[in-house]
Amino acid sequence: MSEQFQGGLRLLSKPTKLADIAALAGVSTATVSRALSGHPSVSKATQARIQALAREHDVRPNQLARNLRLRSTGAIGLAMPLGHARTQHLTDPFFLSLLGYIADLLVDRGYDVLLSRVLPENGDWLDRLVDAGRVDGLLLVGQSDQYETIERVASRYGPLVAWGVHRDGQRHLAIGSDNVAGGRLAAEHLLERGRRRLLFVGDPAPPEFGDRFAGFAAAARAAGVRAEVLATAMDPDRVHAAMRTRLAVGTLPDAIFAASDVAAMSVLRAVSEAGLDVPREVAVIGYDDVTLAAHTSPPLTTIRQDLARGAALMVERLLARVAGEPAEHAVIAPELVVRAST
Amino acid sequence: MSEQFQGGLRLLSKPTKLADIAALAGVSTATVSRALSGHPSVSKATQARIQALAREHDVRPNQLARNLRLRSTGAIGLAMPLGHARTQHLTDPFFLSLLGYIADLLVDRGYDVLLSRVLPENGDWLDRLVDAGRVDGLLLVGQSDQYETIERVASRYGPLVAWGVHRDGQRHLAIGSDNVAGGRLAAEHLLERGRRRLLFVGDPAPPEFGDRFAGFAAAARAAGVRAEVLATAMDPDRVHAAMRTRLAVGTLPDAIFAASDVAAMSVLRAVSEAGLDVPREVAVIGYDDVTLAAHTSPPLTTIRQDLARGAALMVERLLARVAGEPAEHAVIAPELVVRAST
DNA sequence: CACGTTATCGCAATCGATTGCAACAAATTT
DNA sequence: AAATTTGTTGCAATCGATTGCGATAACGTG
Repeated sequence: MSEQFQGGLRLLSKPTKLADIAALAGVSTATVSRALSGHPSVSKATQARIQALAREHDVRPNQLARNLRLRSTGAIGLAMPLGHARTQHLTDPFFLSLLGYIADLLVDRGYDVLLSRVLPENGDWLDRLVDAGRVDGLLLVGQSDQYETIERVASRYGPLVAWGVHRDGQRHLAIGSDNVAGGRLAAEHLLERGRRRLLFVGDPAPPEFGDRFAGFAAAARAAGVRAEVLATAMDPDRVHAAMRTRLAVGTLPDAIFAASDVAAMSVLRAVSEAGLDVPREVAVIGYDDVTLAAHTSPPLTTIRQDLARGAALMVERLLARVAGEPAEHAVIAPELVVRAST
Repeated sequence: MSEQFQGGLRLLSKPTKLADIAALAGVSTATVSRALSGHPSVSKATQARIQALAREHDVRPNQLARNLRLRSTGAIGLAMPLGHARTQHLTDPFFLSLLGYIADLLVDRGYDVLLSRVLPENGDWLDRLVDAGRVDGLLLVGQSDQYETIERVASRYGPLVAWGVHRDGQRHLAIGSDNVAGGRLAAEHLLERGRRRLLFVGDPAPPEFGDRFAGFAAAARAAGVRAEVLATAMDPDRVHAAMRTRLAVGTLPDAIFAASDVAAMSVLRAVSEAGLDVPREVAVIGYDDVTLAAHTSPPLTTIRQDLARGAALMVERLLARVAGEPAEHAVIAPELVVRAST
């Protein structure tokens, strides 16, 4: 480490810490610290000398010690509760993109990002994350089925922001899109195209998807048509299987609203395997507007959630909370993106 | 924080650290530390009492202080150098899946994951990551165009593992798949299907893609046919545009090998837009076998890279290096997955 | 020449947890 | 009853960087 020759300057091993540089330069650790941070009270000459030494030996202040002293970690936790998808890995491009945007923004602002993919096995997971003291704040990418846990922890821990829905009386700060409005957009677009036999495909249990269906069904009802629902788990294989079964029996829908773009891809496949033409015989619309949506065949009409904006809002409000300022929830408006599948 | 009433036990504010619990329990901090870690030298009675107190007040040892004292961080850095894709966000499902697998494995082993998406603006980025002392080891998801930098840093820093190619004489430890073999598999499969007008689509500059094309071309040559190359940047729009242009002129290929599955999706779209049937008129094969590959229409034949295994190898070898043990590079064999697009 | 300024720099406390060693009490042995 | 062992606990140093305050030297001024 940094044992040095009895009073001499010859280090027995590589210098790694500020004290080593201090010994080399013949000054105190305090001076080295100040020199590296550009403190004005250390002379230009020593400042340059010390910085050169530090650079030469690849010595940088240890962040752990620094953060301990400064009582701040410089890191934000980014967690992804996977409650209703225990067996599934994080593969949904929507969440991954959101995660990427968030990571970008945080890094830009000088924060480190501590990633924890969480399988909530007991109600303890969030407390552990919060109390470990490794992060200045916590971002939750999705609420999953952990609404209660999040509510409980949020009541005692401020710097916590989740992506997801906001209900009346909710204590935790959530940023999300208006899924009811999104579902309505989808229905209105299909109705405008003259479609009348509407089918919703997806899992209506999670609140986001439930809202999408609610908006969809409400708009349909307003137009005097009924929206059928094909309930299925959201992983591609299950969606595909459910869709194939559905297409084999009963009257064919002439428009399908998939709860997510990934689900829509499975729908597209099942539909084309059934020999049906998209969009002539069946229109398909997705949700999210992930990057790949523009590159399916045919390109997918979808309801866009502005992830860049969502991520920016999450980061902005979280950092406000970290700084002790108040911050409220926000809703971003969904937007219809028309492509060739409708 | 933890100021307490002059000699009394009434805390003025919430207890947050072990010393606070110590004051509450009327013991020393040392005893609290030992009690929480289940050290045998503290009596069962006090141990239970202290644990109850800590649980009741949501107090857990501060990880920063703990790690500083223990000279280990309990965290692994996970960085994604984006050299030849400066403007692009991390959206490639291949890298994201790899990232997900790695994060899972590390969390399972009790490590935290410190995520840094890096835009290498100067040769300094990797040194900073290494010398900040926040992580016990570093995982690089992709080498991008930073081969030289990685080589340099690896020569002085052991616990560093990258996903990517291994060249003779390479100093840094890399795990990757045999891209030459993968390219060969693709060509052989297409030739077996009777295809003769082979086209490679993608950017042959990055070493992985270059190898894929090399294997592809070699196998074609061995069969007496020539493999054409359509060089293009890898983002979906550029691939789509390049493909559309290519299909408009010259002789049509009867088989297309895309450098990645994501690129293959754009190829599929361009081909179907040109009114060509897949696979009757044009066969399409991708590379990676990302989750979505099974759900394109038609489902994509592809060369599978076993990411779960790749991630496991990366983590295993990194942790060996962290523990000071030697570890060598590894190559995983690609595998042909036949679906409906060929 | 005495005294006040100013520019540099070091001392030592601090952040919070861990742990070797010593201190002490209780229990056991002689 | 004295000596020894066993079982618990506290003291204090340590990890490495930061920073308020005081010390020192160099400088200028009357």
